[in-house]
Amino acid sequence: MRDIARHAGVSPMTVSRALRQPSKVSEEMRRKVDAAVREFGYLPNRIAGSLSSSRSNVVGLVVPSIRNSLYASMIQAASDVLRANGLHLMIADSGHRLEDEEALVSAFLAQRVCGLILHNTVHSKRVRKLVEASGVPVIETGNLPDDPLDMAVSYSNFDAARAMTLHLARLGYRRIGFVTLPVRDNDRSEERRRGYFAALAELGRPVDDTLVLEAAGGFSEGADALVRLVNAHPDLDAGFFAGEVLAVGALFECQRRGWAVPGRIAIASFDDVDLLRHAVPSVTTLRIPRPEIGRRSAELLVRRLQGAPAERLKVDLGFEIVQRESS
Amino acid sequence: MRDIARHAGVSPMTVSRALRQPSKVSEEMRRKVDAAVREFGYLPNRIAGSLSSSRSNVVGLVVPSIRNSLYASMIQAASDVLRANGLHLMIADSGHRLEDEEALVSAFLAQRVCGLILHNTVHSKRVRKLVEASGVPVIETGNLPDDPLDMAVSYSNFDAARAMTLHLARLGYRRIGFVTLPVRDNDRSEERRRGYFAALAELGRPVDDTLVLEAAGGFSEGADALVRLVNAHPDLDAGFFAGEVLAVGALFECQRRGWAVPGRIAIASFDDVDLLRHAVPSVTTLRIPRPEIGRRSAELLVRRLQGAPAERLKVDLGFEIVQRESS
DNA sequence: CGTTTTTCTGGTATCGCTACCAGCATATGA
DNA sequence: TCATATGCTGGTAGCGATACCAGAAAAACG
Repeated sequence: MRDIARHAGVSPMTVSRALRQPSKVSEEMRRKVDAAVREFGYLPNRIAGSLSSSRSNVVGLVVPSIRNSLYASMIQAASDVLRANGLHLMIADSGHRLEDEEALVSAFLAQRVCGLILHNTVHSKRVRKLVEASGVPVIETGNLPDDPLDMAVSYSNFDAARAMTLHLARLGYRRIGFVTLPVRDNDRSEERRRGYFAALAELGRPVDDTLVLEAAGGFSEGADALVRLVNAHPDLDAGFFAGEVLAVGALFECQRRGWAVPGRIAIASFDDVDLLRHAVPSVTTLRIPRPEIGRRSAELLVRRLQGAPAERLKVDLGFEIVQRESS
Repeated sequence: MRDIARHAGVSPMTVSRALRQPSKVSEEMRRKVDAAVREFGYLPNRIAGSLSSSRSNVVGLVVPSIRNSLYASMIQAASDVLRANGLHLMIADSGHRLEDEEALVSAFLAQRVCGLILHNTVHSKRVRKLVEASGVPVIETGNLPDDPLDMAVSYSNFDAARAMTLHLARLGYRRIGFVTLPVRDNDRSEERRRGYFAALAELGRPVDDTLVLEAAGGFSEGADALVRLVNAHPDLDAGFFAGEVLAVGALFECQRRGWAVPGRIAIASFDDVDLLRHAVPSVTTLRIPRPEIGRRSAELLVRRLQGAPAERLKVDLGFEIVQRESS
């Protein structure tokens, strides 16, 4: 920058201003600076800028798994909004492990991110302390926490699972099995299971633990779970899966076995991915507004960075039942 | 850090050393520093550290689309390796636009990343200049460029598409259609198409442009393309799709229309995602070593950052044909 | 035992930028 | 007309760490 200033015949301060707040600088200076910048291909050092102004333009994001396409659509939307506001995204995955989340949060804070998005609402004590001490705005997402760290943008896993179960009952299904994703350290899975049970209770149906199976997320796990459920309960007429991969795995298994869907058994899923819409038969599911969650999260962060007052808030973006051929 | 030093009764320098190279500091000092650090919950400011040492621990990654799960498995693998080496990942997507890539690369360089991974091998002139001027190690991936910027880790799209086409021919298919992804500004798609044509030429078959359709990546685009190909060529007995979503979309369309796969028409795809393995019928495809690409890219970067000499290199990680039920 | 080497610690000077204040010109008001 | 406001520009002093060098203390050596 020193060089640019010398070659433009102005002071370094003027260069800095010309680049960041062109309006504060006269037309002539701006021209001279721009010319010098172009001539030397100067790239301002944002590290120095951040240090000096103690303001960074990087947002940290922790998701349970980068591989999962559900997070991808949220990440994409958040990324777009942030980029439009001159911010960048640092992404890491916790592998669903609380201790990894802790390490990542502290690394991000050491990196002096200007905001955090955590796709998780259950945190270790140290995470809560670190975040609080840092004063950095934080978004939690993926579930609606009772006691948010700062801001939360999500939908209710409980409500969604409950609504789908009631929906299946309303369609006339009498024996509905539920396949959950692993619930350890995962309040989202736990809430979904609770929602399912709550619906059964409301319907006055017996709560039968053997109607629920836990499965890791994978096509064969879904297939396997369905088969086990049907074997245990020959009268099972609907399967509700907590993840779209499980559901499609089950659907494929039905095709292999020649079980009519929904004639022999109905299938319902969580999350509205393209695959479910195009599968044969198309699959009934819950539309979770992933992109909106990403967008809204980013917007709230941006607003806060622009000086909006810090206030704890929970934004519930809801969900929608998408009734399709499979039920 | 000043505070920590005061409270530990040592100089700031000693604190810095105790944290970064504990071996260079006496047992006693280390204990005092650690105690103070824990007491105050001190997090070193990496921004300041980076500025001072002109060394950062952030790697920039540009993919065409964050949403695409293919990139996700590569990102995950890269992220794991980098994290194990104390590096972080800053991710952005170019939306397949060269001008966006340019903006991102310059933003990353301004951020003083210590390395770059670009999932793309066609760059604007300014990108080449910026990267060269910065001296930052770069990995290009997604294709094997003729003239790599620095290091390239990939497979050959040309070879892969050619091999699959030959494979289908060897299985006895006489009229093989090809559905390509958009080729504009995308050398990967272009290479795949070239590979398909090269195979046909080798087989002594007429090169018929009407056997090739371009489709945006989506289930319905795949379905639509297949139908159009079959309508134009009633004798079409195999469809080779440049993307797994296209292939599955086509497969679903066959199910809807009652076309036996592979009896009426065979289907082959690019990339070995779980979906293709579990679909009914399972889909013949090309296994591209995405995780290996991510891992290897990260390893090369790390090695370079540890002082390995800069040398241009191209690593071809190959591919594999996975023959399944659909062909 | 003196001297050289090794190990450890602390001071000082940046790293490249921005905040903040001071100064000068020009515009605005009475 | 002078006084006050306004707009631009430049100087100085950090931001919070590390690099580098210089001592002091301890260890190793002949």
